Amino acid sequence: MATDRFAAALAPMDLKPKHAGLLTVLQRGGTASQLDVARTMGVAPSLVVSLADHLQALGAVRRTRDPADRRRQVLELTDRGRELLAGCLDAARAVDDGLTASLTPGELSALAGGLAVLAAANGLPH
Amino acid sequence: MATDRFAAALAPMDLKPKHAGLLTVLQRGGTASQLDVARTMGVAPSLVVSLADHLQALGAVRRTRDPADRRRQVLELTDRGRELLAGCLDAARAVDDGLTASLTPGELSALAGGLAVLAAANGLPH
DNA sequence: TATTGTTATACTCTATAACTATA
DNA sequence: TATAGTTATAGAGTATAACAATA
Repeated sequence: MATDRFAAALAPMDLKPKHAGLLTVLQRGGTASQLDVARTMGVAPSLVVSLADHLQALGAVRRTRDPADRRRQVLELTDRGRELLAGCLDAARAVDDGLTASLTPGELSALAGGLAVLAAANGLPH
Repeated sequence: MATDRFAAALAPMDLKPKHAGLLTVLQRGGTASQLDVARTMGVAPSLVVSLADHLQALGAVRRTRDPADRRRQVLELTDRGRELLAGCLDAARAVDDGLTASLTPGELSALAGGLAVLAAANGLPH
């Protein structure tokens, strides 16, 4: 349910959840080659190609050949990419808020705490 | 991650998560027409056909024409279906236990409590 | 020869649409 | 004419395999 609602909230920006994931990786890592991104996201390199194609078409990322190793396409967020990422975060917060509206503040922080422990213990970013 | 691990744990029984879902619906409801099951599971009726085909081939469900309305195929768990469902529950518990091994008992019960509230508030079985 | 990125292809999951039998 | 089930088809999402450029 969370993923479906998140996807629906991103659609007006012409983005899908995986695009938001790629933007997040770039924000955290500064720049990264496409293969780095694929490893970080746990997806096939060929998928990063199409995600990056789309984000580049939207003006959200810059693709630059690494002069030191011309096989590498280095990805970097643009200002527009940072704007879109902010929109993704807003969408995520709205979905979370809607989904958890039934929880008391105490239940919510206990849930968030438990999930953070799970993420850390299972090697996920948190 | 949970879904992937659950699917892997079911594979030796020649089942997928949706099959476990269908078996669970039948256990809870006793018997049900395929259309009932589709509505309960929130999937297309055509998907229930293939799920039921597979479960019937495994001997897990019985399909009987409703004599009162011969359009309806009534689904019912067999003994073998109950055995397989028990195996699914074992698999689910094993995945859950592995995934949450890093939580203290207090964190675990707080997490479970929070998720139960979420499920109830969002119309999911719990 | 190995690696990065790309393209072509295929597979999984599931829905929609068309069809059959029954009501 | 409407409904339950079935079959045929299509679409989304993503992986694998083949290929090109560079190392």
